[in-house]
Amino acid sequence: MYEKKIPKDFSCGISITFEIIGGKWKPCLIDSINKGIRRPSEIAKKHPLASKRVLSLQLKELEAYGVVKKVIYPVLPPKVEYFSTTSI
Amino acid sequence: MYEKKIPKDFSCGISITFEIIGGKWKPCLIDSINKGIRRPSEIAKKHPLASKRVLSLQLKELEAYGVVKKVIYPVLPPKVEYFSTTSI
DNA sequence: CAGCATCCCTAAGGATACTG
DNA sequence: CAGTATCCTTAGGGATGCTG
Repeated sequence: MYEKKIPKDFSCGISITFEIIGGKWKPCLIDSINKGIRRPSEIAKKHPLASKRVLSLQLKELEAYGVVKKVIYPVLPPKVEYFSTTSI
Repeated sequence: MYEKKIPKDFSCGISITFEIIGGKWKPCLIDSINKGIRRPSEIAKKHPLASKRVLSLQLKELEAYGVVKKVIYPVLPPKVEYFSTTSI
């Protein structure tokens, strides 16, 4: 039992917005990146309460939806930067 | 163990918006009420996949934050209507 | 009709350790 | 430094039945 998983309802536009930028840390991540905090270590420092793993996951979702762009520099130690795809 | 519950971060304004209108059905409820679907039974009919209990809970939260106003008519059988507090 | 009480499940999120 | 793997917790949400 309990096999029924009610699908999300996207009949209302706001729900789609929530799908894209909803999540415990996503709004804050968007905000931080917009303010020029680009590197994962800096982002983690700005959100000391969030675990690295979750920040990573949420950044990945933002990237998947095209909200942010991820730039990987082929250097050692690794360097990554996230950029907003939107100019405000 | 696992006593640590990381509190929600409201340092970013969007997070506050999510607190108010976030939730699986809240955006759709706001939309429906705005469109004139006011009575719980009608709302339930419009969202056949959602359970009465959850719709009730989410309406209560919307009411608590002042997003909708609840009007109870002292009649039998009971009659209730929800109104948007915002005119668009 | 509207709402609550009860019970229960799932998935988002959290802790930790490890890799290149 | 950045990311992944593993395991675990918890609160949001779902099913059902009862009340006035």
